Amino acid sequence: MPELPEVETIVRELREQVLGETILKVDVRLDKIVRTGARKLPGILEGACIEAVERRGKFIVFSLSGDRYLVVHLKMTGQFLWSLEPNQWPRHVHLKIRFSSGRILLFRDMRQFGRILGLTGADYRSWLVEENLGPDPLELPCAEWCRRLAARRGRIKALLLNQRFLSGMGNIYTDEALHAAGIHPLCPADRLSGRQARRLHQAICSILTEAIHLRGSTTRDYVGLTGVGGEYQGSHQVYGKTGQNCPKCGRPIQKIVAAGRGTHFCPGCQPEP
DNA sequence: CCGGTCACCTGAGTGC
DNA sequence: TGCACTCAGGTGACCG
Repeated sequence: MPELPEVETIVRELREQVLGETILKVDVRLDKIVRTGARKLPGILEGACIEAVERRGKFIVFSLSGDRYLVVHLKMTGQFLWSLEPNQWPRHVHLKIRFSSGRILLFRDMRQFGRILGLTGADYRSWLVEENLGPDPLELPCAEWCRRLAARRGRIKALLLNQRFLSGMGNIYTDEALHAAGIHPLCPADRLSGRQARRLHQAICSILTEAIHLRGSTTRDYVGLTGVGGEYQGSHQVYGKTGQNCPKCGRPIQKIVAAGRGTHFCPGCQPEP
């Protein structure tokens, strides 16, 4: 479910609540979600103190004392929540972490696509190298963005979704950014003019910033740590608006498949490449 | 390097 | 009501 703004929101909420907590007990209820081995996870995490929580693209990274790391990818439907009353848990809770304060953090994931890794320092650093994540869009200077873009021949939508090119963008914000910049999703990256490339950079940054401000988009099941959804869906111009009139030019929003994903765009504002 | 398809899962919505 | 079918915020493997 979550893209950069939703993951950023969750990370900020986690940071407020779990920094300084010591992990006492880890209980894995669905082994396959732990990519580094469900059996080994408690040994890596238990006894460690949470020193930092950060976002790397769409990954959540908990840095723990003793050079240990808990890495989580929420994929489509992963979420964190605080334990409710005992025996009142929702369905699909796959991991339970009990802290020294007595609170219990749950990881829940209806579709079971989410992934969890427990790593010691050397393994964490080699994992980072393997992932080879592209730059975070909010930390990428426009000039470097333009250089990276001009070196690619793929279609712009696929490129924006490629986490090794740029980390954090997903289907919603890609469609919104391309619409704001007036660029067709199938346009080859190296055919964008300098002006288009700069407009796209600006659109991505402003849309992501505003979406973070509104705690992300809730269209189905996304909720933050407190169970509250985001508000940015009210600002969507094209995503999920098939057939509705474009707010900019009035023509009906079209939906096609690009990069294997449902793709929304305005044929008036985003002309064929 | 690039694009397309499928696989991984559960559940909501739609249409008959 | 029920059933079949499509689609969903992500990504990785595999193939041409």
